[in-house]
Amino acid sequence: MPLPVETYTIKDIARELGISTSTVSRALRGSYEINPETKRLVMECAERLNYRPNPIALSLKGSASRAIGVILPQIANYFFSQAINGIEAIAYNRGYHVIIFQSQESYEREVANVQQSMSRKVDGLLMSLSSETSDVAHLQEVLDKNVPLVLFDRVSADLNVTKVVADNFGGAFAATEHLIQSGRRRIAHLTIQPWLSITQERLAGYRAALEKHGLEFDESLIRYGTFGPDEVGPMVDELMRHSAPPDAFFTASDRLAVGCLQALRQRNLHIPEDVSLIGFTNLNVADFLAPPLSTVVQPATEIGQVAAERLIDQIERKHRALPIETVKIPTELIVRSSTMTSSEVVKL
Amino acid sequence: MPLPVETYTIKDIARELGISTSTVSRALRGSYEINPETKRLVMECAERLNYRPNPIALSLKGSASRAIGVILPQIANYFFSQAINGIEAIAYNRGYHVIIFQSQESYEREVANVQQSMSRKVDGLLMSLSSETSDVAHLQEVLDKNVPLVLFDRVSADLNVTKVVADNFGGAFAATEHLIQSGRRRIAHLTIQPWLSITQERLAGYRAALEKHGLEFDESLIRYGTFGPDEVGPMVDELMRHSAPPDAFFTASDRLAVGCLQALRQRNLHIPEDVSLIGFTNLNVADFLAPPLSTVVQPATEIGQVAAERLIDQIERKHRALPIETVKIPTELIVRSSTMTSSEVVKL
DNA sequence: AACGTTCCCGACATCGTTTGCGCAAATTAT
DNA sequence: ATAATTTGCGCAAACGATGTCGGGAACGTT
Repeated sequence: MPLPVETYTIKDIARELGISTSTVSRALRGSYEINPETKRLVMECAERLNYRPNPIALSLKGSASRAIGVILPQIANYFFSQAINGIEAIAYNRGYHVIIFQSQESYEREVANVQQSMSRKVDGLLMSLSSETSDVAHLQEVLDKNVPLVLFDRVSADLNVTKVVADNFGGAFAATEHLIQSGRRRIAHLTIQPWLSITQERLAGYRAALEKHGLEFDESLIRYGTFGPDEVGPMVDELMRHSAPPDAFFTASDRLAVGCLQALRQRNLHIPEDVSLIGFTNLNVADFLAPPLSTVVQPATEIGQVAAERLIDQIERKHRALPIETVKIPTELIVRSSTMTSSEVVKL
Repeated sequence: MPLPVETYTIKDIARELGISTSTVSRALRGSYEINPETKRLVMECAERLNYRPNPIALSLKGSASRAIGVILPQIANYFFSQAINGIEAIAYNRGYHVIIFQSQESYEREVANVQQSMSRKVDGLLMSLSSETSDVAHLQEVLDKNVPLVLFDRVSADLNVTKVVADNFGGAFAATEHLIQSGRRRIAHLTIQPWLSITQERLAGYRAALEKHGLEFDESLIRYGTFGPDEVGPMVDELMRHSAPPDAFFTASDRLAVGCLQALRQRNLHIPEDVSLIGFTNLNVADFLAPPLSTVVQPATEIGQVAAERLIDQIERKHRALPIETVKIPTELIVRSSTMTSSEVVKL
């Protein structure tokens, strides 16, 4: 069954049948004011010609494109690629196409992506902010155009929209408390840009756990940054030169967890004998690392699914405004060898 | 600097300046038949209104969209996400937007993605075939429409287009030879769908290495499939029950490598004492696994870059046909602990 | 003074589709 | 039988931009 090469338009059908394009258009969308017999003819002809409406023309007319745009920092990241899978699953089910853009953590490219998706007339936008983004005027613009917008993971407090996030506070609290309960007292926290909501929430969870257990919050154990491959090592050195060096590392991302693991090993710091290590990560190989890495798992797929559901709900019920809320998805603490106590290590 | 909410059109500029839309259009594209002074006025007004041409309207007119479509099996895969980064880097440099679609290894969805990108009027298409794809009529259609197409990684022999692939034969040959030279004799090969070009090339490389070293090719050591998380274990069991069980595993993908590692550990088979393990993978954490995993690294980023370059070359020199060729990018064998010889293990 | 050029610019059609309006024929109501 | 509806369909405008014409004004040429 060879696919036809030509692309037929509504005009071709009209010419073929000797009727007007308006009639064809209406017949195709099942308008009540078209003779059933005519409808049948049109349908049959469209089928025969393998007619497909031109979405570009539809978009020009301003109607729905049944496509949603997804803009996120980077795809080469387990959290985000799993989130995309969640998004696609829902979107596909509900008859939407997904168009993915990467901001590459650049504000400039994020703005360009927003413009691009607006002008390509997506029906709604799903976004996770780049780490450079602090001004959200480009998103306010989206809202002003009445295009539904849902933020996930990296969200902004300045925007009154539906947001879907992991329970960052709870996850950070659990991780920190676990480290404390396994005997650690000087817990370093390696995290990303301080202005991001997830950073603040995780820091708050970390701090709350310290306070609950009567430990001092020491700003000098916190490090912010966009850690490239070669930046983690120097930072670890710096921390270990501290007069009271850390006995545990709590990292805020996939990349940081692996970077930290690598840096610690290169420096001959044994995990967990010398220092504990726990990450906020979605690495599916965490269990196979040496040592197996304790993690706070974010339900990436679920976050994507929920975000997509909320967005499509908004798109389809555009008239009556849906309530705006922030959905918090629970995280899960998985304890592996990288945070064992010294006594547990000895037992092995 | 708040971004303007309104989207202005060429008409708005025309009205503002009291001239016709045609003049505005021509002024904007610098036509020689427009008074420099008028041009200046138009430019200034466009700047002031932050005018952006509507790509939808441009697409309807049939002009270039400066967007390229990328269709690949799945993003949650190191190889593909790195390839995308390579593609984006080049595309961005040369002024193109990238629109990503996932086929999720489904033929049906691949066809839908192709149609979607055609009707969204991308200037060219970059593809890696889904594992279900054997019929390529939908791509022939793309070619017939004169839309430039470049295939990468998962390519089809039935299509006369530019292809960019890793040196799969060479990589598989090197991996297999390395296993043989480290004393292995019964090398199992876990690979993906047999009809894919990459599968065949890797199998051929494997086979050639066996022959070179006078080892028998044993079909019963080969396993094909789309291995889900729970399928690798049973397959390993089956192989190990063999009258002459394998002493090494050579896997053809990221997922297989990790799945195999997991299965072997669960079965208490020590690597590399009991069996060697080497993967065809792009895992950036391969070095931190237990044991560190020997791999054949495919230059994913480079493959993406080269593919994007070829595609854009084709798009921009559409008139004179560019030569069609298959570009082969070298792979690299990285030897780590998972393929050490027994004597090497003892030394530690 | 009458003609041909050149320079700028506007009217209009076009891409594929939807939609408001109107009009004729067929049907129903009076 | 005539008037009032209903039915079925076509015309034309619109979406935003481009491109083909062609026309008016200001020149220069005989």
